[in-house]
Amino acid sequence: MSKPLAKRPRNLPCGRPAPAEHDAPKAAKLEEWQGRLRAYLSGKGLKYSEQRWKIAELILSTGGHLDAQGLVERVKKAHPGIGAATVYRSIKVLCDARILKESLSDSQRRVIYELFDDEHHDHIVCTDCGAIFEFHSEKIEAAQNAILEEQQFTQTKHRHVIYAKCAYKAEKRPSK
Amino acid sequence: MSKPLAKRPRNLPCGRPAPAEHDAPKAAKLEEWQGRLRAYLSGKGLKYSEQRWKIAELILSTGGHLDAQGLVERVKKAHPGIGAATVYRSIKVLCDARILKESLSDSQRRVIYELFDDEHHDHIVCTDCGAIFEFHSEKIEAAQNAILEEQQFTQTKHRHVIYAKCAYKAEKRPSK
DNA sequence: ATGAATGCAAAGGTTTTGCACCCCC
DNA sequence: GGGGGTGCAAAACCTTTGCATTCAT
Repeated sequence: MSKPLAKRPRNLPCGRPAPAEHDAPKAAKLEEWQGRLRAYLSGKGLKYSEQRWKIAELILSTGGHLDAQGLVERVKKAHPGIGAATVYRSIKVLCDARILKESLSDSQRRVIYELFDDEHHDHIVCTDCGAIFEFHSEKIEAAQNAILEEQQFTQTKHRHVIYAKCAYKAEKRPSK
Repeated sequence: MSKPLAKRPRNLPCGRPAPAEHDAPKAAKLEEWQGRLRAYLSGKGLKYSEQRWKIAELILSTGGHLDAQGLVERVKKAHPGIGAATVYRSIKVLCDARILKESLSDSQRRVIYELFDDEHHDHIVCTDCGAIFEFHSEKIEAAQNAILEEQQFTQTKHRHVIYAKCAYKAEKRPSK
């Protein structure tokens, strides 16, 4: 019915604000992504740059699920030379290059970006710890399509986010 | 399967940025809402004010589906004396009073508010004209719940937005 | 009267933009 | 060499906050 959720972050005391690291970055995959970036850029008459790749690499290494601001901070930490403006500009390029994609709005009302992958999935966000899980349901997709067809809409995309509490109960939220 | 969509805005040349007016404000209903507001306020030891009601009235008259900024602008136009801060503060009060509710993030990444109603529904946003339609599908709700149960999540709420083009084809988008 | 609400303006936070300089193709 | 890219700082935006004043109860 639904494909298994992404692995839950282990050892995550429910209460941490920004978990949801995916699998480790496969070194092999990295070249593939870099190739994709280079191809996109040259195809568009744009230029490859160290910065763009470093930013992409950082995103890839976290597995996605970052907001722009979070990315700016990580970049600043890892590569102090790179400015915030470049990060914002790169996000757009990486989205166009289909390396990143806009994903969901978190409860803090920010857009979250994640790795582009061709498989579609939706999200469950834990309202206790902020962890982001993925789900996919053919049943839901089918029902959606039926509605759209019935109403003569042409779907372009959708965003389906469920806010829920995960079973591993929050012991206590950090007082803030 | 799905309840009929809200009526489509009539005479809407697909291409206008901010349509989605609901049904006309029923004069009768207005009093009911005002009553609800007064009840909520006095119940909380808060005070009724002209401004709060004027803002609520404006929202009611549009049928919802407004973002904060849009509301500020409308208020400024209709009641130049009311400041933006008051609008923002009122939005919170009106949400607490269950007159308004936070609804969906539009493509411009802002939170949209709509009238509070007890029936749950989700949204279809036309990517051509920006019109917002509503839908509800028991099938989807059921599938959602099944997934959550299977994965031991406790749902709190969800946000399901489909971006699509409505059948009434855009003749032409305003050039910018 | 008295605590709450308002308006204004200032502060905050995030994202975009202008511009001089730099670098990839 | 040239057009795109980058960094920095300023500008834009949206939202929140502080404070003196006004208002509802």
